[in-house]
Formats: sequence, structure tokens, C-alpha cells
Amino acid sequence: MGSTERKQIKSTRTAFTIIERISSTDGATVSELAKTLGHSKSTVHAHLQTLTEMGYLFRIGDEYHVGLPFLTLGGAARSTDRYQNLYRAAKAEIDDIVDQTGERAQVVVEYQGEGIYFYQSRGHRYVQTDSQLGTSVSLHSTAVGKTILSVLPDDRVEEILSNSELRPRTEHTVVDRGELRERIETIRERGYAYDREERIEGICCVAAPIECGPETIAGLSVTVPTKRASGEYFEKELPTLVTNVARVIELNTQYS
Amino acid sequence: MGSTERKQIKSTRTAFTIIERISSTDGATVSELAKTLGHSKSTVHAHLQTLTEMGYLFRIGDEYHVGLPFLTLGGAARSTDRYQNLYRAAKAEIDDIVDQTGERAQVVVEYQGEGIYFYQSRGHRYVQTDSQLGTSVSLHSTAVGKTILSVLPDDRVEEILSNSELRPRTEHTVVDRGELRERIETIRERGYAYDREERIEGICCVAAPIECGPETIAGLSVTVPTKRASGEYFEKELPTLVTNVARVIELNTQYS
DNA sequence: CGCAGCAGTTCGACACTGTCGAACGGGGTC
DNA sequence: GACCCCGTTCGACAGTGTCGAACTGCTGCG
Repeated sequence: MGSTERKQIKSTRTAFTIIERISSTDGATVSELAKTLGHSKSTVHAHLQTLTEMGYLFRIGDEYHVGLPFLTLGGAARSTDRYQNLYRAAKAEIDDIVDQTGERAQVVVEYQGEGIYFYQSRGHRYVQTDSQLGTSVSLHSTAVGKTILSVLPDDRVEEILSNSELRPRTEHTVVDRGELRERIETIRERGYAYDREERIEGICCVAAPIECGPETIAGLSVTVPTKRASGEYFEKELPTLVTNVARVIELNTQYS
Repeated sequence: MGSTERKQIKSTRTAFTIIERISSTDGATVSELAKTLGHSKSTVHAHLQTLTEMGYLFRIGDEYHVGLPFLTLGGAARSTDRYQNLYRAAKAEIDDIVDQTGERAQVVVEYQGEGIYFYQSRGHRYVQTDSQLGTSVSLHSTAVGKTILSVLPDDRVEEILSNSELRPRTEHTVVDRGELRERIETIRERGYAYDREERIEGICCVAAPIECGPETIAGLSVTVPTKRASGEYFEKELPTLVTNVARVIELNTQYS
């Protein structure tokens, strides 16, 4: 700490802290925010008033909610130079996978040590999901996450692992750093990763990494319910599919 | 003015002004922002440092860009109580339309006098587009926009029209308030709207309104290139399709 | 080679403003 | 009717966001 925090705007920090809290609890009131964030009601009130007036929040009764302008900014982020090629390539290929398999498929991008759902699509036999556009997930508890770790330089992996607490999500979640490193090594060798109920009971994934440059690391995964997660389909077909498609996305990202 | 602007946080305003500028120019530097926004370089610098450190912006060379965390907030906005039903219903139906027609289709939601691209999908013969997720459009220059106006209460329509300058986008854009009101009246009667190159040359739309409650007004449109915008297809089939699907979305939004 | 010119960055100082706690008004409930 | 808790307003102070000037480092031009 103390590295790049020369002069910063404290009130902007609190503004975004408020926004984040509202977003994660899906609505909050002045008093709730004041209590949980440790600010006076009047301070919170002033912030909410500002953000509402600018349109970034909207109000139902006494509850404030995050507004659609963030979708505008999110869309802008996705069509940034760094990401727009990936978006274009990923969308087409993911939709293809969904058409072929009927499962759920997604691209997750590494952003500052976390994975962010970048594009997602669901097929006719899709499984229910808490994860939708923009959801951020920890890299250690998902198949995509581990494929991302498998292609990051060692020092970044160590940095990320030491900053995360490896919180278990299910009884199958890998929480031991040593075992995690071993698994990552395996993934690095064979090129794809499995998640067998490590994050959510009853849900499995197959994933492959997508490298679009040193700064843009992503992963692609197909999600299936455990009942379909076995045999030729899960051991051969899907791994082949995701690794092939990941390579196609990489190529399409380069030339466009 | 002077109504609800009691006590507001000025620095948060400038923070978001900076973010908006960066987003609309797809990247900007300290000096550019200082110049165009009328702040000192040091002020802008402090803001950028804060936002970058929080992850909301990222930096390439000396250019700052909007980051993926906004996608997280945007996703949260879309799965807010007010919007999540609409999202679920709209996604399924829009994807259906795209499968059937191969065109581009989208749902646009009214938010504070503007239309925001809420969900969009493109088919195999989709037309190129500058509009993607989160894009905000004026209500007077699009077919969806006018269907939205057609179901809003008169006073809100007047309010919105008086606040917008009716800037022409093409030579076909309706800029006369009287004519606009007439067209809206027509749409109100027959239930759907056309856009014949009013916003973009070579591109036409058919749209129908979606009412999901007094606070959640949206519209659905199918976009086709002018060369396909004629005959039975454009005059009968598409209008029937969009009005029917709009009704289905309304129903599915109510019960879930 | 060096000097201008322009980038981003740091610094110190001041006026402003974001912050707080207390007080107000209004809907509930017991 | 008295309580409680909500959002809101107020005034005052400390804190900080703001500015311009000065610093660094780079580029390119003379």
C-alpha cells in the first residue's frame, strides 16, 4: 500500500461504495446505507440525491436502485478497443455452441484478479443460473477461472492467489493452494479444465482459455447439469468443442 | 431548476462527467479531459487516479478507458426488480424473432426521457449497427421511441418533447413537433410504428410498444435494410409479428 | 546536441464543500 | 396520543477538492 494513492477523491470513493452496496443488495435505503457503510444519514442522503439526479440511481419508495445508465457505460466498456474484437468474435462462436449443444455457454474475462461475465447465452435445455452479464466470479472456484490462471504468468497467479481467500463454495471447491497449483499445471498441459460441482451443486463446466494479447485474457466455458456431465459427451465432445472454439475466437480476435 | 438540488456532491458530478466523456470518445487523456471539461489538469488527474485505482477505468499508455466493472453494475441494473421480468421475457422472445426472421431485433426501455438499448440480438442476415447494448437513443427519431411516446401520458410526452431539440439524423427525420404528434396519434391507433430511414440511411424498423407498468415502458423493434423494407413482409408480416410478440412479453412480464 | 514544447505528475495553499449531529416533519404502530 | 423510525433539512466546522505553478520525462525540431 502507499504506492499509487497520492491524491485521491474521497467522496468519489464513497459514492461508488454506495453504488456497489446498492447493487449487491438489490436496493437499499438511506438508513441502511448509513448504518452499513458507517456514514451519517445526511452524507448518504446527499450522495443519493446527486446520483439520482444524474440518473445513475432511481428510487422506488424509499429504496434506491442502480439505473440503466450503467448499462450504457458497460456497453461502452465492452466496445472499447481492448475488448470489442473479443466481443464480436465471442458472441458469434458462443451462440454457435449454444445452438449445437443447447447448453449454456459464456465468455469470462480476467479483470484485475477477478473474472467478469463478458457474454453469455443459454440454449433450449439451459440450466438455471445466478450468473448473468457482468457477474464477477473468483478465479479459483470455476473452470473458466482456472483456465485463465493457467495462461497467466506465474507471478500474476501468485499475486492473485495470495490476494484471494479461496473461500469454498461447495464441498468440492478446491481450497488448498498446493492442490490448486497442481490442477492448474494439469490444465496448462492438456488445454482445458473441468468444474465438477466446485462452485454450485449439480452444475459442471468444461472450459478453455482464450488469449487475445497480454492484457486480454479470457476463458470460455460450457455449463451442464451434473446429470449430463459424464461419458463421451462430457469427457470428449465438450473438451474438443471448447478448445477448438477457443482457438477460433483467438484467431478471429487477432484479425479484425 | 432549483427543485431537488438541495445539497449535492459536486465532485461526484465531475467524476461522472469525466467517465461519460471518456466513454463517449472511447478513451481520453488527462489534458484532453482538462481542456474539454474546463478543469485543471491536477483535478482531472486526481479523479482519474481514484477511478483507476477502484477499477472503474483502466489505462493504456496515457489514455483512460471505461472498465468492465460498469458491465457488472449494468447487469445489476437489468436484474433489478423493476427490470428483471422484462429482461427474462424479452430475451426469449427477441431471440425467437431473430431465429424466425434472421433480422436484428431489440428491446429499448424508456429511462428519463431517453431510450436505452436493453437487449439486442442479431440474426444471420443482420445489418451492421452502431447500436449495441446500452446505447441511448432519442425517442423522436426511432420507431421504438415513437411507440414509447405513444403509450406515455400526454404530459410526459410534452415534457420530453420540450426538453429535446428534435435534432435531425437523416433527411427523413421528423423534426416538426406538430407532425410528430400526428404520427404518434396514428401509432396510438394502429398499435405499431415504422421508421423509414429516419435515423440511419438504408435502415428501416417496425416497432410496437410494451407496457409493463406505469414506470416500465419499453418498445420492441425489428430492424431491416431498406431493400427488404417493402411488400407483404414489411407491411403485414412484421407488424403482426412485433405487435403479437409485444403482447406476449407484456403478459410474461406480469406473471413471474 | 540542446532546447523548445507538450505530455503526465507532484506540490502547497486557499476557498470551498463534504461531512457531521442535531433538529424537523410525517407515517406508521402499539 | 406517545412512541419510533423513516427521510429530510439545517448550520458549522474540519477536511479536502481545487487550482496554478513547478517538476519530470519524452519527442522532435532546429
